[in-house]
Amino acid sequence: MELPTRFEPKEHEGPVYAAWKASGGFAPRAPSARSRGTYAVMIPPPNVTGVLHMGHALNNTIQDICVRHRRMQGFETLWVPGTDHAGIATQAVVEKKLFAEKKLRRQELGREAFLAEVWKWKEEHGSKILEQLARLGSSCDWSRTRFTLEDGMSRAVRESFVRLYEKGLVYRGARLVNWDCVLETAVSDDEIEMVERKDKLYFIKYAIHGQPERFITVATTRPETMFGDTGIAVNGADERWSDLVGQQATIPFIGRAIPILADESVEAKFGTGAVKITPGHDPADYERGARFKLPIVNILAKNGVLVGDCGPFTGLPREKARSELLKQLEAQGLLEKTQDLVHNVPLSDRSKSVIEPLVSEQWFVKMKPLAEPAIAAAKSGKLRFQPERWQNVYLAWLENVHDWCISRQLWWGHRIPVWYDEDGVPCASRTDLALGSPHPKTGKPIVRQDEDVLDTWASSWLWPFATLGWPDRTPDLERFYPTQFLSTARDIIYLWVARMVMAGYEFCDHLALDKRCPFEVVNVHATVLDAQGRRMSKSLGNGIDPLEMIEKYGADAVRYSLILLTREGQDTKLAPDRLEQGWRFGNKVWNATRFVLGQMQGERTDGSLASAVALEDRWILSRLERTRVGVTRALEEYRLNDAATELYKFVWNDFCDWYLELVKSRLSGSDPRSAAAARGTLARVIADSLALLHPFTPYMTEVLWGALNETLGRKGAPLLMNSDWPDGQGLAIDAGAEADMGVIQSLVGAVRSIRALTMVGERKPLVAVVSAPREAERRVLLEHAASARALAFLESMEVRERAQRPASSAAAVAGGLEAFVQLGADVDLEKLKAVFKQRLEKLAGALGQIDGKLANKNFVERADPEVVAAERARREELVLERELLERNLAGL
RNA sequence: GGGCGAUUAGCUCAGGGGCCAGAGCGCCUCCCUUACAAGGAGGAUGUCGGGGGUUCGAUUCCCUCAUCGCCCA
Repeated sequence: MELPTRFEPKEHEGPVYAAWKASGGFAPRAPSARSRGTYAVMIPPPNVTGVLHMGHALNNTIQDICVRHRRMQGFETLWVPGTDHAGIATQAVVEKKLFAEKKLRRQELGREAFLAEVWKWKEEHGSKILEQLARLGSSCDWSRTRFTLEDGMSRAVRESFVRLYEKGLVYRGARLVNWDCVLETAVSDDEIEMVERKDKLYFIKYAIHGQPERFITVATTRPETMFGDTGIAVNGADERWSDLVGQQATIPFIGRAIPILADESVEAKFGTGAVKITPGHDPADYERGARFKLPIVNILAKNGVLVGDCGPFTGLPREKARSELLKQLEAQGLLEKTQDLVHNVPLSDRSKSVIEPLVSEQWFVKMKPLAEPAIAAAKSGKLRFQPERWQNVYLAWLENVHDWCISRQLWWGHRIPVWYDEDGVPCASRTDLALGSPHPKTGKPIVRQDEDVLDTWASSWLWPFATLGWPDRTPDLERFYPTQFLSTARDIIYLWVARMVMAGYEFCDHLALDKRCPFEVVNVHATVLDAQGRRMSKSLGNGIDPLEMIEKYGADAVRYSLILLTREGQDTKLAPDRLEQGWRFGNKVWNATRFVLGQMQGERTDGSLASAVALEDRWILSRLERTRVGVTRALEEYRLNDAATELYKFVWNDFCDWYLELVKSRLSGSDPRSAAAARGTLARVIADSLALLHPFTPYMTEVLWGALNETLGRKGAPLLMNSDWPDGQGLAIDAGAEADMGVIQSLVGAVRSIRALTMVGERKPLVAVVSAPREAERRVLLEHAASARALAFLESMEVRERAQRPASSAAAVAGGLEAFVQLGADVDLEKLKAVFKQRLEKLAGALGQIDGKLANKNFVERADPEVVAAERARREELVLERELLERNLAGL
């Protein structure tokens, strides 16, 4: 099979992916005697409205590498894909579209018709991101694709809700919640973002009741909430205000009287030392108000408009109300002053509008009891984070967890399975209760279902087992739960990961407690930043589109580059051109294989290593074995970057730079046995390398694997994806071969250095005399003279125990070897000398260090004897090298 | 305020109690050698952020400071 000189990803990616899919390899293989067990991974379901970004690309590359590796190792692997319904985001997208196209608001359409529109949108656009994941090469089992709002998941959600309800772990009540005035829904604590803002602190005078000339000045950043004030607090020890404690102040414009209270928690240093208490619109004030049993006054409608008794400002939106209020306060002399202030403002993740704390009736999950087993799981090591430090973040959240507000005032989502009778008595039910049917407890007719839907996370926290069929005890659930590996971004450690662990312990009660943790290892991957180190974001427009990169470089290059660039969990700055590294590497592998296959045309090998006795054969096989062991271990320990780096070095530096070059003369030489041995070795090294690389660069290795099999005449060989991970059969680490090869490499390096420094030309045949005073090195050079000659382009090479530098020759020193290369008389040796001088300087420094150590009694007596011996040996080496360098420098 | 991370070559990053401190990109010199010019050969470049400490020995471990970033309150 003839391969073109370059790999064209676009030509191959589609067909190769189709072949994988057709092979059935994405689905878990059937259990068998050879099986090493199951290996299951649940994809973090991307948002249905999402498009693939670099974070997804990295995360899914990581998962795919792990899954492909385990699959080749013989595990029954399952990678479940899917999407989440992203309540707020999806509803917003469709609302926007409806308005743009038909000028329709959802309220005008009605709930059912609107939901039909959202489903239509989902059917049309909802699989986009999954298709993008496939382009990356993800080997998910698409037949098991799940969606958090589909029937099966919905049943799981309802089951989980009813169970919690029955256990009293879910409750309804009026509480201060985070209110999004734009989307008009409550959001949980974890869906708000604190953003630092430059703002103003306003100092506002409240008149003291009954003392016309007296005022108390409070400092606030949110003056418009004053109409909800139900008290003013000062520190009791603060002399400025102590005489006012117990008195009443009146709210400007509306004149409502509120008490002035002493509260130790007030910081006298902040503002004027007096703060307003607005329990209905501030979490700290909510607590404070509760302590003093102050009433709660709500002054905000769901859309952020001021309502109730807000004087002339009633009916104004909150921003407008603030500016108008300030104007009028100033006019009346009640605005004492303003001050610049930098503080954190809560913004809604979704709408980016300022969150208003607001008391409203919502459903909550009691988190403390659920958190306990999740905390224990991490502490006992049942659940492992990688890198470990993320465990602290997980624990910190769980140990300080607040009840979770799970109701949302939206339409797109799981409708809360609660029905009310005419008295408003609720009933949670696994099956729908018909209107008019009797309430199971009260017997009175059911009059309505709860209008709200559940937070999206209230479905995705069930993901690891609901995707497998829970609450039914399906074969998949029995077989694959708990899963082995979860890879995710750090920003959803508590939003999602912690909740999944809680849910696993709470809901998988068909299993013993120690079998419920949903995964063994949680990998928290790197954040991909832009070249300046900023987060990639839509608003900054600094994102790098992975699909564009796949277009340009191919999926393999994107995958391999990302892994080479990201050390586990360490953020990485990415510029588009950095993806070239993986692309270059792919080209190298492609062409190396192309060369090997070219050698096999008509000269097939059986791939046998029986005759592979040449030094370079033994050496490359030893290096291959080391690499195989190292890469396998690194992958098993989820050190993907180490594995990728080790493969890079092996393929490029060992195989391409040395082995291929060494073997060329044998392949075209006159000894057919030697050529056959070379071909056998090449076939083996290439086959194993492709297999080891496959998880990283699946497309290209699959194509090359096919070409290799065709060349070798192996019809019907399985796809590489479904082949076995290299087992090292027939390979061994050969320290002797590695050491001997090192001698050849340093001699070749020495001669090449002379050539470059004296500008004598790379391929001009030269005559060399090598002085090798040590027997071991001399033996290697004598035995393998041909190899050294070939790579150094030497016409002849004479090896002696001691040799004098022949006239008009240059010298190179490599360890204990001296190589004298005969040159013409007019060659410029200045550069050579300069290098000698520099090396001598460095040697002097190194020797100084070593001598210092060896002269130190404490070192000799207390350091590990092996270290001392090694230092002595190194000293000898350096002394010898210095001697040779000095002698040659003087002689040149 | 608390926690975490980073600080190593011009850039992006590895490394790790003793290997003259490494890679990729960039730079300099040379080479279109039939696997690959998306390549090859050779070369230059570092007070390993500052200051203390532990140790025979610190770039590596500990403390502290500085700068930058992230998270939590």
